Amino acid sequence: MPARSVAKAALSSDALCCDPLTEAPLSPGEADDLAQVLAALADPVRLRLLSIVAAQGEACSCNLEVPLGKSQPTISHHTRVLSEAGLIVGDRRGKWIWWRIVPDRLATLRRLLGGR
Amino acid sequence: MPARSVAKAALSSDALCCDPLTEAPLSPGEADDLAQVLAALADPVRLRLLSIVAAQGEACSCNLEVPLGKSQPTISHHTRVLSEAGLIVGDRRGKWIWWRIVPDRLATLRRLLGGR
DNA sequence: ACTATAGATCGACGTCCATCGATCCACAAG
DNA sequence: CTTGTGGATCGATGGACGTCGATCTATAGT
Repeated sequence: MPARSVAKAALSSDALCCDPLTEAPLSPGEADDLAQVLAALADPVRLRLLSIVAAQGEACSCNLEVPLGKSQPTISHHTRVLSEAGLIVGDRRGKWIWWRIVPDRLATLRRLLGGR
Repeated sequence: MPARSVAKAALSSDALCCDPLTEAPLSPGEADDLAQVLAALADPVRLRLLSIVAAQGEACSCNLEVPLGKSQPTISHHTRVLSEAGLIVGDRRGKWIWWRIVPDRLATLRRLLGGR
């Protein structure tokens, strides 16, 4: 089985390339892009989802309902938001979709938050 | 003039002390605290406000209305959200309030976003 | 083909939030 | 004390979002 990816990219791939926000004023467009990714992170359920996936390296949607205490449509909604923000990617293997985090995305975020 | 601070702390001062979300699953409480700070950042106007303050080192509320294109009550609302999240602090000097960023807060945020 | 299960989509509901006009409070200069 | 200005608060409004039941699609096994 070829393990097809189900990742979706809603944000233009070349977004989030600007300087850290502590370096120079953000343009409205840059601020919109960054706010969209931060909004994907700014939810307790999605943060816990992300931390579970990261801690396990990989997690299946069906294994997230119980620890997060949310219904299946809600889990599907949150994985969708996170994947559209580029923070996680999913591989369908058989009936299951296995999610893992995108380290580069978090690194980009950390850079934009002003380090260095 | 003694330059009194107008900073407000809405989040308990010892919050955001947990491990990076890539290290271990977040507890619901930790996720709530982190989500609150991220929500403060997840707005285009507040991101631009923050970047302007950071770029200038210090900025007065009255100098933010024009570049941000928002009304005075809206600017006041956004500075309130950011200061309650601990991301900026304000000093009242005379009639004006001068805002500056809190580098430690951004550093904490970067740490929680998984980097080392 | 039939059945069972994982996940996505739809529709609705309730809540939260960004925004702004109007108003009130704080401070400083006459 | 009065006036003018910077900022905070209030109330209303419109839109965005989290949540879930119901339903639809996709895949696997029999």
